[in-house]
Amino acid sequence: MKECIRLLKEKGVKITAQRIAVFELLRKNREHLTVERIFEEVKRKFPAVSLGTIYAVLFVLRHKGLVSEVRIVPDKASFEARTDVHHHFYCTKCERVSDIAMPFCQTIERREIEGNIIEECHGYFYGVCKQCRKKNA
Amino acid sequence: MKECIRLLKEKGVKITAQRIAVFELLRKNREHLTVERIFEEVKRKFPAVSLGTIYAVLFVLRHKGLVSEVRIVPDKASFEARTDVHHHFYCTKCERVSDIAMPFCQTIERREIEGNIIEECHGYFYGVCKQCRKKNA
DNA sequence: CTCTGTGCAAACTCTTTGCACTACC
DNA sequence: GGTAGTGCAAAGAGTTTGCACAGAG
Repeated sequence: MKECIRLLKEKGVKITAQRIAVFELLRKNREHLTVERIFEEVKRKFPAVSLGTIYAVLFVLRHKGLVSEVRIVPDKASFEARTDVHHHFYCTKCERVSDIAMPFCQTIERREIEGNIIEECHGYFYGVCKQCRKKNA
Repeated sequence: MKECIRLLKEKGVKITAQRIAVFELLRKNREHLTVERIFEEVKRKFPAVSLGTIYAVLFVLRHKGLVSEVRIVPDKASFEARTDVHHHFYCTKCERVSDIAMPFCQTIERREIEGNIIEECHGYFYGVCKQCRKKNA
């Protein structure tokens, strides 16, 4: 909580209860939370919060580099507090998203490919996860 | 045209004028075409075609492995006839999408990461392209 | 006190769905 | 001729927008 506020202030984000709630939720949860889920969780603490506010807060946090968006399911945004470069795996059986530790090759680490500057990159992998493989075997 | 029909038949896709039109368009164009753009182009030949049909045709072609979907712009699907593994770069200045030849590292090529089977993977890179860098310099 | 953030509801965009008609095979 | 594809229109989901009120600095 204190840490959250400190980080927000550091980035020049005006402090509000809703912003703290969203940011803290993402920092405490290791998972990737959908907007819907964030909305539900925050509502438990602030029943009057609106979905529009959740989107607004996420927009600010994202643009300040405090959270990042994961769109492995194309039309359903998720967010997470991790901002280091890493990638995602989506299991088409159990529909769970997991992190992939593996980095892209070195070219990417240099933040430049074929003369283009890379500011952001996402690796999305789709398939069947370890657990689901075992079940079917 | 002949080639398109042959490929469609090979995959057991029922031949219709609309399907040929969409598939041929994607095969002739090297670019990634948005659904909207595909709709407009096909309409030039078949003014009565409906957007719903475009989506239906793309669904079939995609599931038969004849075209692939690119969702580098989250809420706007594009399609292309290439089906080999490659990745995409989106320039935030000129909003153009280009192909990235670079493969992921070998782990990916093996089609398996951390015990998970990979059936599909997309690398999406965002930044400023070569051309736009030159302009601003 | 001022200005930005919030809550609410309506609007918007992309995509999917249902149904009657059409046309491949 | 039978079954699957098409056209049309309406519905649906996720997200954005506009405005009046509330609260942070």
